[in-house]
Amino acid sequence: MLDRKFIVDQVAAVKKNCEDRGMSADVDRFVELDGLCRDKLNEVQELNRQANEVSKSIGKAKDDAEREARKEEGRQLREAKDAAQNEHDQMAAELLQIQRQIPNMAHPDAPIGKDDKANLVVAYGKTEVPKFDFKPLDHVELGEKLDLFDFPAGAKTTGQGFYFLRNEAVLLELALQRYALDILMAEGFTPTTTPDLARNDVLEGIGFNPRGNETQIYSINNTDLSLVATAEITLGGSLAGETLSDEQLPLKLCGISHCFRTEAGAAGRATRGLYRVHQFTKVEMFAFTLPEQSDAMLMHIRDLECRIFDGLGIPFRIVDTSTGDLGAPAYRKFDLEAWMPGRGDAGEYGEVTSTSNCTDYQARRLNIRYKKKGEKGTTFVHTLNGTAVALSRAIIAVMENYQQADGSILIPETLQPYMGRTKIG
RNA sequence: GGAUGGGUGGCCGAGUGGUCGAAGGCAGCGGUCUUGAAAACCGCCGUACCGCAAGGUACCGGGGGUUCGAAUCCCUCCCCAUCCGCCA
Repeated sequence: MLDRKFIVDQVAAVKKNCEDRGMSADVDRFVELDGLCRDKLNEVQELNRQANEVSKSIGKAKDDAEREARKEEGRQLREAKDAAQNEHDQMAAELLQIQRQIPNMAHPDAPIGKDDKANLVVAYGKTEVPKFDFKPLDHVELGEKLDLFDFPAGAKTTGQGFYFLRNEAVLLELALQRYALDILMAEGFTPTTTPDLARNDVLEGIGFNPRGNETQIYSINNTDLSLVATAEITLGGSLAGETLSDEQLPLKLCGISHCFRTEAGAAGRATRGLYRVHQFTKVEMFAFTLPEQSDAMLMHIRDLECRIFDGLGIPFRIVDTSTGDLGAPAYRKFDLEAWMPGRGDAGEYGEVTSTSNCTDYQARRLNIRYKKKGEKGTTFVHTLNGTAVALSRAIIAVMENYQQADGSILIPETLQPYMGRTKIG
């Protein structure tokens, strides 16, 4: 969420930003209530001060009569304070509710537009889109021929949108993970495996909403836990409530987790095969930085995503996400879209990674701060996240781009050492 | 699941009704000394909020209660650790 003072000081900018992002929040009400709430806080504090004074004077009372009189005075002051406090708390709760609905400010260079049609292609990867002298298959058909997936079994045991990987698809998934991990470790990311469940308040701190009809989140009955939609949730939450030293930053982590998404409302939208599934595995990057480091860190993470896909020899483009398509916590977001020859009539780009600079939006909700050596006070850190490899979609990209006329699939050179073979089929 | 022990400032750790925002230590900052550094010694040193400031208010896991007054007493919830049982 945004800083209270910032909202009040920059009402016009905050409202414009809500509009650009197609989100609604009652900013005017927030500003009005903020003033009232502050006045009430002052009243509470004044009553408290008086009550404290009375309390202190009781020990010094010269006789019982005066002591009793002072006690009574104290009682009344506390009562008045409690009443004022209640009013204040009510206003504060409403304020927080509005404050949480206000999205992060967007980067001034982020394209303005109401949905993904306004996204801007800003660059392409090193690999050319492949030209086939045969009709390329999609990953579902390839997988069927090579016995790499079992969708019916996934549907039977669990439901539509679940799947089994089989044979070389398993090796490919593991190889991709290890390939990405090696690149990230060399760049100073601490490799971690993370819980696949997280507390709901952590989900909310990161910006997910675990409840409601529209939720993308599976929750565990009779607990306050949900299945994570990404390791971003647990990696970001891992430092909730902590105050770091500025010397620790930037802090770079990568985490491997399963990701669970209900995909509510997404039925029928490009759902074939592995593209949109309810469970997949992902290697995620996460960084905690000083405010002045986050712009550069976003580019660093973006570069790593490019390196990973360039290294795989997969064609892709980079998209600068428009304001209307940014999630509430994101200040700026870049997606990598890989070329998928089997998609659509003659191939299409499909999103494979996404990296966001969330500035201090998540940190403020999760209360993650840093302290500068020798300086007074604390400041919220900036948080960033980015996909290293979403395995389900990376598998699609590898299979479809590396398919051969005979239906076999070559393994990208960089993966061969991890895979222990050069082709499938 | 059972049994115990715990949750206090950046960290460790005292503190069982007022004079406690909290001893002591570590870390940090400033200084003395030193050619410089280390050591030693002296001083400063929690966070958030309100306020131009002076200053004030709150915070000792969360919530509630007792009291004029709670880190301290009571209730309740949460979390953590260790051991036992079960188990990959």
